[in-house]
Amino acid sequence: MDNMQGMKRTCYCGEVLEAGKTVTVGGFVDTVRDKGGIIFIVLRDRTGVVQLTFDDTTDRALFEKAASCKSEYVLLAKGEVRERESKSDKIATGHVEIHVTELRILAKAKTPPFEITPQTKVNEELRLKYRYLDLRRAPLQQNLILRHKIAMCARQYFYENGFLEIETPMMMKSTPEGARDYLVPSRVHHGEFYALPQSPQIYKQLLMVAGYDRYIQLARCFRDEDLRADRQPEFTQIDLEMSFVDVDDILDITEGFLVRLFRDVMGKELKTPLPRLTYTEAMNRFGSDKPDLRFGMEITDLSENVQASAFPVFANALADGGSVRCITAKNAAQTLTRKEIDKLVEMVKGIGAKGLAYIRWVDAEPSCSFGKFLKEGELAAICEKAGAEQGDVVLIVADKNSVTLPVLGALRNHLARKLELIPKGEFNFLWITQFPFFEKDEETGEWMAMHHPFTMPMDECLQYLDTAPEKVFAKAYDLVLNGTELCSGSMRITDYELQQKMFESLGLTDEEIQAKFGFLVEAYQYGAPPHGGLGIGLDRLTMTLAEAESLRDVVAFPKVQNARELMSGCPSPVDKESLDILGIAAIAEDEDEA
RNA sequence: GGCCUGGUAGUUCAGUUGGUUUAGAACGCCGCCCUGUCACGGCGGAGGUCGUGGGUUCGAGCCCCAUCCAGGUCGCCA
Repeated sequence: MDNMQGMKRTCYCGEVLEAGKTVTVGGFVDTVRDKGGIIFIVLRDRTGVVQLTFDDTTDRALFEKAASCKSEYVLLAKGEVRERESKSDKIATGHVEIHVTELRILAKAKTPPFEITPQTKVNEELRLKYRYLDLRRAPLQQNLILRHKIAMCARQYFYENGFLEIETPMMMKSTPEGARDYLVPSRVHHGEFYALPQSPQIYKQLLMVAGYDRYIQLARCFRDEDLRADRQPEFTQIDLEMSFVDVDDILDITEGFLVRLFRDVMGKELKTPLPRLTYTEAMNRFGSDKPDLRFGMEITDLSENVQASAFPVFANALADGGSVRCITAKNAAQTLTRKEIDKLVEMVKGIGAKGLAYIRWVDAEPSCSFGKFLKEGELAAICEKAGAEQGDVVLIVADKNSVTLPVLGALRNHLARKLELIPKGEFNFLWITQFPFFEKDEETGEWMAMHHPFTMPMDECLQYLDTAPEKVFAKAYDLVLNGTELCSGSMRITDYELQQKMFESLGLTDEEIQAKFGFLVEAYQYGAPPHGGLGIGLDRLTMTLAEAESLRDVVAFPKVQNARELMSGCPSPVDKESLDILGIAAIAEDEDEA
């Protein structure tokens, strides 16, 4: 094995573009093509690849050394950059090669468990186990580099706009509401625990009370909940909070960041102001509080058109105060066969609907799953309202609004994928505003806060706090990009008495308030400027901009569905002594179930 | 926790209603050959407790049960 003594890397592989210079590059062996009398080695680093060449003018010992190189060996190679005899237009450095005069093998490598190529079909489980090898692949490197650029752009933009970056604690008081906390035991205080932050929410509000006025942090957050493709147990937020502002100020400065981000990082112009929809409007039109606006297929309310319908499903839904709504899939009649529609029926049943009525208009006359219940002209009226023509499929859900809307929303997303309605390379942002303040727990019938309890109700809704919870909307807003919730924020309550009242209407007793938020409530009695903020999910933002399928593609060392990290295998048991120090009892072998 | 999908050489997959006792292919790997390759090419070779444990059967990669692992999704994510 060689060392680097007397040799220094002068440039990255991807930077070798100009013939005539002598350069030294370092990297991993991508491929070796040994033709017998001439050897080509493709060397890879994070910037790209370059071809090293050894031929009959090469020193014999050096030639033998090149012949001994295998995949993933780490090399340092010095030589003259030459124009190639036969060029390749597939790679950036395809017109040049390095005619090597000095070669160091800095490390040998075992044959990797999978081929390290840009496009791979290899099982993700294996790739995650050898994450450091998977991360050598260009697409992942590009994603992490993109992530870095986004983070850098965020810092620059917010610094320039007067924000201070302030770190908040990673070990904090557990407030057992909402998501489950990760708990951290304490050696000095047996039986007591810190919690890892689900977000820096409370601390950043206290920073406003403390007068720091504009705060930003790239904050790590932790939630002990089940994972999804777009959800990791630890994630990063571009977290900010501002004083002496109202909702519009926060949306404006965030839009400014996005404009800057798109210009500097994506090389695209982003038109502002971004569209804004109220929660109610978004639900009614798209069945989702995070609608994907890259395609249409909006929801139509058919309730008025089927009021006198003899179809019991419709009649019952309306009688229960629900609605009959539909989406119309244009030109989908060929794709959505009976069999395919049956699959859709199964799908919607899986998410809470009782069924799915449909109109499939293939031939001159539409055929309809509930045709026998229809009166003269009823079908035509429904089709007209739904905007359906020959070749289309209308999918109808009749139920409570809390079922029809989300089900159609899910169906809308599903169909857009299936019918390939989603254009590539488009970024459709929108704000969702005026979220309901409370939501009703279906089981208990109690009103629960939809957001954290510090969220400010809209000024004109304050009068309904005691009398009509359903009429109270919050100064809360989400930023949605291509159907992904990117960020969430709100104005905070700064008035002590109002805060007290909010806690009460959420059913918290004085003792509970004191135990959970006593320090915060007290802080607000010492004078707090109006303030609000939001947190932008850096992982999700990167994922969407990279057009990646999963957060795992934009996180260096992600966790899998059961929150395990496959490379190190954590979490892992610790020995009894470690537990004793922390005052924690070991779980008995047969107590796993408990 | 529920539901769905998957698990066969190092990797990606094929494997017929259960039926040649040597479970195939491609890529990768190993050896030899090749002076312009770039998905290099040619010749040869090694490599498998078919996720694991039971069961049914004369016979199981294939059927049944359990279990583990991974993915998706619902619950959950104030």
